Formats: sequence, structure tokens, C-alpha cells
Amino acid sequence: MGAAKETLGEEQPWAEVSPDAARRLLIAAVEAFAERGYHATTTRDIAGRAGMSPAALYIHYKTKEELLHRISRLGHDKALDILRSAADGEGTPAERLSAAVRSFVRWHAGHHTTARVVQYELDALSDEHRTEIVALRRQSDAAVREIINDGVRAGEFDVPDVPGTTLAVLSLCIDVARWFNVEGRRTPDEVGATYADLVLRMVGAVPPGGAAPQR
Amino acid sequence: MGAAKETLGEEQPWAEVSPDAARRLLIAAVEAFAERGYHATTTRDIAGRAGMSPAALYIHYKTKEELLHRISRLGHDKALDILRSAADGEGTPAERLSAAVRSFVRWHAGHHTTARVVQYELDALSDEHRTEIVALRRQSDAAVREIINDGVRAGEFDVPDVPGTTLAVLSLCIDVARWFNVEGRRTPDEVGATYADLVLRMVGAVPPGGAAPQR
DNA sequence: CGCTTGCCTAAGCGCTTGCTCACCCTCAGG
DNA sequence: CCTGAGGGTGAGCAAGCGCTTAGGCAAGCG
Repeated sequence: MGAAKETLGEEQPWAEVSPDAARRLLIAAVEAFAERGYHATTTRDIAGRAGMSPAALYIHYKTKEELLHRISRLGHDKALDILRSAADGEGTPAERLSAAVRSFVRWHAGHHTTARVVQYELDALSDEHRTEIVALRRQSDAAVREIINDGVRAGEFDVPDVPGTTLAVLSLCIDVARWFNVEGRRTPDEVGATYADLVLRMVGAVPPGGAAPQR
Repeated sequence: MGAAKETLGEEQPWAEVSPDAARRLLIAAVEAFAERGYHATTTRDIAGRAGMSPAALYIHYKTKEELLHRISRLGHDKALDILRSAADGEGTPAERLSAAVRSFVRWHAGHHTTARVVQYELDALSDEHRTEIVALRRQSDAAVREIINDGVRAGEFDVPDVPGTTLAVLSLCIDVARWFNVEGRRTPDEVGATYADLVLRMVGAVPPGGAAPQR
């Protein structure tokens, strides 16, 4: 149910970044940051991956930190968007929570390089940029908490500690970006389904029909 | 002069590191790595925090990476120890799983600076050291999986995907190190209790008595 | 054609990094 | 007293860092 009418996985995930050279640099930076971390990545490495000279980077971005901020901002926007559209969707709280977790996890697994940068490199941002991003994260938290509160009010969920459970649910989903490996046995879809099931158990909503994804 | 080795009344977490100067350097490194990350930390910063000159570091450690390795090794040993003693303890699978999660989470919250370094700076290790650490992590995974398998065999747990659930449980616990804040509202004990409850729900074992920790 | 504009590079500046080296201080054993 | 070893320091090296600068080249336009 719920007919996940999903805007198809963007074939060009960074279509909003232009011109072309700026996008190539940003994609190269995502890869490099995800592999080695922000501080261990050099501007020469980023430029090299994009097939450019080190100086080319500074035509499109003022600093290396601005690159990280752009990535972080776009990624958080996307993540929040995913959560919001599930939270504001139709259906019972259980259905909405399940959909939110499934799509949120699918994104973290499918775009785990981006997600890794977005979720684990916050410390490298400037104070100003970090507070901007933290505000977005609080909105993500609010979106999930709202679904859980709805479920509790409707008597569908049994949750003694709503803020704590909200935190745990988001934490569980976010950490997917850390361990997910493309060469592993699980597809993003499978992980999403498994996690949606686990989260429904956490809030005391029995998964429908016991139809748990088996393998 | 005054007693150089003063008992602080709290546990001495790095008692196994000697001599004294080496321990002070290690503690300084844990703080710095946890705050800024390995790559953003300079050897001068570590030495400075320990009240020494930059060169002093190299009397006790061959490289900066060796410091990280020592921290990571000791931390993983401790974490594995905690999980093992819960897994090998007595009681029903639900009791053992609950105890394992509670103590594991309590450690990650209470020693969140150390845990942050231990859990999130693996990439900075040399290939050799990283494979050594990864082997320890696989043992942690095995310890948790064993409890869950016991519960399934005993008919106490309802777990469709044991490896997936094991991964999720560990992931949930580990991520505590990322978000836990000393100035937050929760104590390590409270988080441990909340999480133990959540994990029992995840494996389909009804939490005992419904005595869930309230805010 | 000359001139501007946008994108890019080669070279390199100033600084910081991990790490080393020559030397010093303290103290136990003879 | 001397000696030698272990723990410490100030100064600094080579390499690598983020970033800048001067200039090149192609395209659009009078």
C-alpha cells in the first residue's frame, strides 16, 4: 500500500549544480571526502579527480570548506525532503513511519558516499555553516517525532519515551551510511525494508501480517 | 613532593598505559582526536595538551598513527570484553541481550570521547592495523549474534533476519558515541536502559513488566 | 579586426605538518 | 666524584598544504 510514487532515482543527482565544471568538481569532492574524510583530502586530489588543475577549483568555489558546505546543504535538503514527504503523506502513522524509514534508509544506502559526507563531516564546517545545517537536522528530528506522536495519540504505538525513540530511529537510519557497502549482500531496498520492520517493532506497532522480508 | 599519582576517586581508564608521560600523551590524543578528528589534530596540539614539547611525543610513540592504533586497540579490547561478559553470562537470552546492550551503550555514552575515536577513526589506521581491528569487530558481531541465535532457538525471539538484526543492534549502540553529549538531558545509565528496551522490542521479546524508563 | 569575458593552467608563495637531531637535566650505581 | 641511560627540550628540515597570481586561449560582439 501507500503506492510509493517515487520521483525516480535521479540519474543526475547533482543536476542543480552548474556549470558543468563546478558539478564535476563537486562530485569529485564527494568521492574523495567519503573515501578519506574531509581533512585527509587535498584540493589537488579533488581537482585531479575532476580532470583539472588545482587552481581550477578556486574559480568555482571560494574555499575547500565552501565545497563541503554545498555538499552538506544539498544533501541535508534532500534528506529532509524525503522525510517530510513521508511524514506529510497519507495513511496510518504506522504506514507513514514505515515509508519514512524505508525511503530514508534507501537514500543513505544508495547514496552512501554522499550520505557519509553529509552525516559525518559536520565538524569540519565553519561555525556559521554548521549552525545552518544543524537547524535542518532539527527539522528532520521534528518530522520523525511528529509521526511517532501521531501514532501514540492514535493508540497505535506504545512508546514510553518519544524524544528518545525518535533519536534512536534517526540514529539507526543515519548509521547505515557508515557501514553500508556496495559489495555487500544487501541492496538498499532490502535494508530499507528490514529497517522499516525493525522500527515498527521499536514503537510497538506489530508489523503487518508478519510479512517480514526473508532471505 | 606531592603525590605524583593521585587517585581521583573515579576509575583510571588508561591504567594499563605506562610510563606516566605516555599515558598523559595518550589521554591528550584521545581528547584531541575526539574533538577535531585524527587528521585535523596536530602532534603539537597533542603534546601541548599533555604539557610537553612536540618532540616528547616521539620518545613514547613512533608515529602519530601508532598513538591512534594504541587507542583503538585498547578501546576495542574493552568493548569486546563488555559484550563477551554479557554474552557468556547467565540468564535467559533476553536477559543476556538486555545486559549486553545496556553495558555496551553505557560505555559508549560514558566514554564517548574514547568511543568516538575508536568507532569513527578506523580509516586513518594503516592497512595492517586496520585489519587487526576489523578482526576484533567481527568478534563483537559474533558475540551479539550468538545471543540472538540463542533466543531464536529458545523460541523467545522472533527474528526473521538474524545477521541483519545483529548489524542493526550494534549499529544503534555504536552510534551513541556520535550523538551523546555530556550536557544533554540523559545520563549514560538512562540511555542504556532505554536502548536495552528498544532492542528487546526489535527481537520480538516483550520488555519485562513494562517498567520503561520515563523521561 | 581588436576587445572583452569566462574558463582554465603553470608556477609558486607563505605557512603548517610530521618528524628528527643535537643537546641537556636528573638520578642511580660504582 | 664520575658515568651512562632514560626522559625531556629548542630549533629546524623536507614535504605537503590551501590558496593566489599572471597569463593563455577560445568564443561572442562591435
